[in-house]
Amino acid sequence: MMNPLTTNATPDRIMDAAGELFAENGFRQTSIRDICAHANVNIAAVNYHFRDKEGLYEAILQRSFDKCVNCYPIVATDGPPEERLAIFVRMFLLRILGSGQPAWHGKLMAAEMANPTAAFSKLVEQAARPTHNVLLGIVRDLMHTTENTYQVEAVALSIMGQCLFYKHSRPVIELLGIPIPVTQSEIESLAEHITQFSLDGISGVRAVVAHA
Amino acid sequence: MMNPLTTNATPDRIMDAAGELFAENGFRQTSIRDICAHANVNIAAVNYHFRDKEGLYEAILQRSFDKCVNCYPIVATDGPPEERLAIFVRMFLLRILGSGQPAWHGKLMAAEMANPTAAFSKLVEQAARPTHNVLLGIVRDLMHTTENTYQVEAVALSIMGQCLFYKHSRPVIELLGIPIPVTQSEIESLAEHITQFSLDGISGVRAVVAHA
Amino acid sequence: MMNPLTTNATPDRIMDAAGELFAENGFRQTSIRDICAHANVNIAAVNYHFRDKEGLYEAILQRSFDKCVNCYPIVATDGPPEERLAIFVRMFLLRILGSGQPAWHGKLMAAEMANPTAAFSKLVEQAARPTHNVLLGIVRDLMHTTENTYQVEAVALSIMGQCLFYKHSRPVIELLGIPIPVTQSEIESLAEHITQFSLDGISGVRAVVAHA
Amino acid sequence: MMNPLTTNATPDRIMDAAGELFAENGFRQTSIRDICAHANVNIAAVNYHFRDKEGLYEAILQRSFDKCVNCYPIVATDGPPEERLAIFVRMFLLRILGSGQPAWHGKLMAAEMANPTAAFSKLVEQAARPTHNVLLGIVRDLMHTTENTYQVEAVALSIMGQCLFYKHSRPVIELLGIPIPVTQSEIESLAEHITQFSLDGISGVRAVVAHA
DNA sequence: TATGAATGAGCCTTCATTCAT
DNA sequence: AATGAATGAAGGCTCATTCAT
Repeated sequence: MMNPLTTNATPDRIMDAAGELFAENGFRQTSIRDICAHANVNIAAVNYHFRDKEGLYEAILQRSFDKCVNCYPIVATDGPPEERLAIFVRMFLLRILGSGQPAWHGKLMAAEMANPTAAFSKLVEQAARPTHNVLLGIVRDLMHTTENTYQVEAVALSIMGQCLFYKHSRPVIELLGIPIPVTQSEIESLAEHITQFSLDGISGVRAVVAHA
Repeated sequence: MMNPLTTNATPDRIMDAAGELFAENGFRQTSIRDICAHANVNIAAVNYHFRDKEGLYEAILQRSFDKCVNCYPIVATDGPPEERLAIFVRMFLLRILGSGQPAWHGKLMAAEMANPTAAFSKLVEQAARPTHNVLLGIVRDLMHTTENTYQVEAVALSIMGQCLFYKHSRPVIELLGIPIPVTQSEIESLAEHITQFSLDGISGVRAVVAHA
Repeated sequence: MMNPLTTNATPDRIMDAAGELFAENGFRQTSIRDICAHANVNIAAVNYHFRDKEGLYEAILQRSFDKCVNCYPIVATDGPPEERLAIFVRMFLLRILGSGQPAWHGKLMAAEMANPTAAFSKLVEQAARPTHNVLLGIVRDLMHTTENTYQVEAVALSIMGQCLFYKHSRPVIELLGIPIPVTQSEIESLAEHITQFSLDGISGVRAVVAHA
Repeated sequence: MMNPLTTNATPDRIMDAAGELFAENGFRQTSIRDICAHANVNIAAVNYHFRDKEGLYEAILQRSFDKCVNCYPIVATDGPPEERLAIFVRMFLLRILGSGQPAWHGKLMAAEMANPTAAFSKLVEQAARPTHNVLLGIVRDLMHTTENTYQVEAVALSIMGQCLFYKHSRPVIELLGIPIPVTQSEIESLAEHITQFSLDGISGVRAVVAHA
């Protein structure tokens, strides 16, 4: 668990241990004592390096976000919107389901989405809004409009919902006996499904709009 | 001190107060003292009536589920699958977004989905699986198949994902400035969108399947 | 130390133990653990009965004051001012040096006078100001004036200073090898000295004032 | 980082900051972290330069005493005792109320007098006893005796009490709305009052003694 | 000489829970 | 059936101090 080549500085060891425990048991359930025991550091180290239990949480959240944003950038690109949607969905799924980040990241995010802390609101602005805006641009192009109409937003949420469902409701999905995609190819299969499903869904909505 | 004619019995008062507080602050964050203070009962009442803080939680979860299941029943029906899907989506959205249940139910469920307790697993079997099976049946009919293929399940999850997104990610959606449907008509508008989007999505997927 | 006839309720046992420890070691130096160990009660009892460590402190201060005020009332009386001063000094010394209250009361008050807490300010209004006003009245009569002139106030403080010195500077006085009055008769001897010294001091000041 | 020409050396900066904080918040209340932050030095500097938090406290106490003793020397002098008393009172008040030393010195001393530390006992021998002996000599001469009788000691304490009251009970005096002398002339006015009051007080006591 | 990361003891407080009434 | 005083474990946090650098 610890890379023998690099000494893994104390703050990093704390963040690694804490992230896992926070995700497993929740913020309150997890005690600083536990974290320090797992990280093999003194109990005062958290307060020294992060000032607070909450400070530690914020640091973990931020680092987690930074990693995933850097790893799977989602930016506005050129090209036909159908292709851009495919890329978007693929990147987004890799970002939230891929192995590029610790396994506990998902649970942490799901918990935050359901019950966001102050620390999270900042991250929404940093990451969620830009991502959402990129998606809105793609959907607008697909629907041949330049405005964020109710339809555009509803479609964007439909797409996001399909993706995030696997992350937020993972425990329930597993309880229902459905396997969660984890490997690169499984995730890409899912991306293809959601892309296709959504492109067709949009074509129907567009038709309705055209009628109206 | 307690008027037996007009006020709820002690256990009900406790459950009402606790449900709200659990949803607002989380299970751990909420103390028995707080609950009893809000319910205007003795501090020992929770342990007396529910054996445990956890026992109280289970009771609340169960009661909440019972209410919503009775209020918006989701059962297999006859008729063309397109129509059955429309009914399903409408009922499901009303169930999770409607005002028929305390406002805090959603947060509670979202938290449970992200991090299920033992109490929740039972409820999944009781409620989530039957609901999922009804949806699978509709999707199978829409896709002209009798088996729960990968496609069928993926489509079902795409539909569920669209619906539950509004519940699970409500705080983030609101942070993005998008209004959450709350009135009956708003919810029905959303149901129409999701139904239409999904029906068109399915038609595309079906076409692809037919090709393969 | 504990009256075997009365069971000494928990809060009283805590206050007795805490008063002693606070006076001995100071507020901060004294830990709730110590207090509870000495009082033979659970560590949570302080928070249960007094909400706070500070709440306990306030309660002790208040009770201590109440006791001494009731025991040695200082009120405006009739009679020749010389006699009234004698009574005042005697009562005041008995109040602060007498055995009517726990031995630690003095240290507590001395510490408060040098570094008053918020709780103390209230007590000053409750007890110190009335006492001071009674003394001012006596001094005014002795000096044949009806106003609180600078001289009147200076004389009043001279009298108070002589009395309180034995309380505030007790440790230093003892370090100098001078015995502190403790018995009733010792205290009354001191009261006679201070009364006589002050009456003569006043006569001189009055003479000066008359000249001016 | 540190200009050796204009700024105090590290130990001095620490003592200055610590003295103020100790007086303001008390010894325990003040943390080494706070002191070092105010003194702009490393957190380990206190332990490095003074071995201990307590070592720092002793150093501050000693330095403070040295300064005040050098500034307002109190030594046995020649001349009529009435005049010597006037000088004594004036010097003593300037010593404890004057601006020749940091404002926090008074609080520190008052706290020590109420609850002396080991460090303080030494200072009593160094400073308090000589001062007291000088005063005893003056009072003996005023009372025409060569022995430290009970009366002599009582009178000496009466004089000291009047002076120290302004220092020890300063917060209470201020709470009562009475201004504390601070300027040179205010202090000298007070000195005149105490001197006059005490001289007249002594004359009465002497008369009583002569009678007995 | 001086630093600052790291330590571990101890602080006050809150918690769910129990038990005599 | 219901109370509330009392319990003891555990919580987050701050502290003075040390030690490798």
